[in-house]
Amino acid sequence: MTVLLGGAPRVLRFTAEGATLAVEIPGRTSHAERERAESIARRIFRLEDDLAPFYAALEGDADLAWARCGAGRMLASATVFEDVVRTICTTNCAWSATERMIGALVQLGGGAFPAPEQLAATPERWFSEKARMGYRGPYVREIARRVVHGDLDLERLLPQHGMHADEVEEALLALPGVGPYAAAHVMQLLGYHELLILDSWTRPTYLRKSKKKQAKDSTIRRAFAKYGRFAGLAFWLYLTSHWHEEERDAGNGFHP
DNA sequence: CGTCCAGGTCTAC
DNA sequence: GGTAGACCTGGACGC
Repeated sequence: MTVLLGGAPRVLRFTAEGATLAVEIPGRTSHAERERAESIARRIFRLEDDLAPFYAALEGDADLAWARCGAGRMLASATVFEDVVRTICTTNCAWSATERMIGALVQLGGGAFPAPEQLAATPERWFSEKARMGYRGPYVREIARRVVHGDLDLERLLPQHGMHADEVEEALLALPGVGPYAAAHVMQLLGYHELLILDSWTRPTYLRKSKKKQAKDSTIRRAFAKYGRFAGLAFWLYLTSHWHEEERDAGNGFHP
């Protein structure tokens, strides 16, 4: 994948050998850039996220015991800013529109997702006319401007900074264009796994999987409350279990 | 052609 | 605190 390293788009190649993840960067790199690349890899693959307590709780779980092989490490972006903007681009539109908007953003960034500085400096016209982001454009641009201006530090929301989940949620909900769905989605990527991602895809998928005719959000939440601070992740794995069927059949999971 | 709505959010009651 | 309408866009659908 391509990310910004020292302000320039650089290709990172990831390869896994057993339990080791290697990062390859074609071309010359400085020590600082290699450090940053490792930091990005840790963030993307969410290596700091300790799922052991979650897996322990899944022992004997009829629906989710399969996930103990190492499932649930959702792929994140290089920065929280990128996760927030991408998530806003999933709201109230078809998936094809999301791909188009993010494709335009990445093109603007020269192959990498653009930094807040670049988005803040890009005229509103570009968001509406080129990226076709509609009313989302001003939201994204405003968030970028706040980051650049210094009164918004999204990277501070990473779990390593020790903020309480409630504070993180409050900070996300305060962003223009971020509501309950987007906040829950970004929090999953950050490693706060309690909130359920409830939207027009997860709701019907839950009904189909659980063979229910209907279920209010509060009912769904109650059904997953037993997973405690991992309720949201349990919900997500329940909905996506069929994505993992090949790995399960192959039985090639590992136990971290 | 018009209407609806898709991996929602905001504002105004 | 809960709900109605508006909101960009574009693909799917009915007429």
